[in-house]
Amino acid sequence: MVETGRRERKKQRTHQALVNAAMRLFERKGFEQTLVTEIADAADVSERTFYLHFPTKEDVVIGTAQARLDAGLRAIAEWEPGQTVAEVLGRAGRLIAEETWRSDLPSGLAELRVRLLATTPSVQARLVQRLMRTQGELIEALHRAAPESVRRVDAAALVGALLGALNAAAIVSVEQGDDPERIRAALHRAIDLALRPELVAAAVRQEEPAGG
Amino acid sequence: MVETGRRERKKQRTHQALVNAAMRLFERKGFEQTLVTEIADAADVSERTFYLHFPTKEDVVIGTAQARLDAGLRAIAEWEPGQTVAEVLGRAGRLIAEETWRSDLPSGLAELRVRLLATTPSVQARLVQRLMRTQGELIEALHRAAPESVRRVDAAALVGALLGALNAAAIVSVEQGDDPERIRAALHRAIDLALRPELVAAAVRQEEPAGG
DNA sequence: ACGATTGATGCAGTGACTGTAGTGTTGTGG
DNA sequence: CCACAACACTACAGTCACTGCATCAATCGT
Repeated sequence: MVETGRRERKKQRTHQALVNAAMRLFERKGFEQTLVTEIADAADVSERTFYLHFPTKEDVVIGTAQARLDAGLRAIAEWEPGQTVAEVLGRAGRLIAEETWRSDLPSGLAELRVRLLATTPSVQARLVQRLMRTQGELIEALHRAAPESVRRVDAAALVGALLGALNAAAIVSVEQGDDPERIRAALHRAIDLALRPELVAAAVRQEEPAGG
Repeated sequence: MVETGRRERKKQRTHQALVNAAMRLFERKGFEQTLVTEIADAADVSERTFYLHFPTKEDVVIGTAQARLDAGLRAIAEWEPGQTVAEVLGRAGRLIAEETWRSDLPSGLAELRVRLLATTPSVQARLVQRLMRTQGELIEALHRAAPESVRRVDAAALVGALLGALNAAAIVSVEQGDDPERIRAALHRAIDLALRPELVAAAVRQEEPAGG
């Protein structure tokens, strides 16, 4: 798994050069205004080479976000007897949130990356497109873990709710300009609300108009 | 709003011709294999005219799906004092589900349309991209209706959970080949699970291994 | 040393989508 | 009834993301 040859190192360097060049350009000119040709030029490789490293322009921004979700898969695969669905999904959600935390926020590119993710429609669309595959796997895993008590559509609703809540909360939190710690809190809060909305749902009512 | 002139009628006819031509081609050759030029040719208009009626090829499939979600907006705007968040969101969700039911399923194109929506990645991505806008509006509406008790990130988590659950359940149900009545049931079930997951979460555990 | 991989390249496409200038039909005010 | 404005539609040239293919050259296994 750890390729140590010179060939591999060169490849990694090219990859990193493309990421760096792309992000700098995205920051300076915006995502849509940046042409793939310009990214390749700035990284001093051919445009064709760009597509050896990334299937689409959007994937440069998405980066390793996909990998995080695979962590969630493992959580469900390790469902231990006696745990409720909420417990298992909660664990999966927290793994995803923490992994996002660890890999995205500390690095220098994190802020720009998250901002682009939250604000560029085509990047969002691409991320969701990839998310769909993982979501499907999560649903299957949950359903397979307890085929009799959790029907497939139920699994879909639960997993969809969890990921939908995480996604929406992350976007809103980022758009508000929250600092990393608040984003993290928002993600965990979203998990709680998605899996135990009675926390709010039962308690909160709209205030009676206070006459004025 | 009801334009009755001859000009307007011609326009509608062109629009319908494009939809019909497109759907027939999508069915015969598949979405990706169908060129916009072919759609335009089949409808006997120029390719440029196609883009006067649809911003993207994907939007032909999406059709009026967007309009349904606006019904949900109204439900939240009409939040009456004393109702819980769950009640309001539940009403919104049921409106969306019923509207989907009414506008999509009875028509002849419905089945193909839903199948394309559930199975074509680029169409999915485009739908979600549009959904994001409506989701943002729903979040704002919910937050504005009770700014003190429902913070923006909470509203995001709740709305995200609801739409995520509806989306995932719809896809899985369609992929299973469910008939319309089952899809409808899946949507309502998804609403219940998204807003009151304790229905399942508290009760369902993975069965203790039955000694094998 | 030598042949097999394989990362990078050049080039010629394809296909979705846009800008622009123009044409003909339809609605409208005098 | 006749300008005149509005607008659906058209023709055409262009942009840009992305792909297929043949080729080169550096690296790797033997």
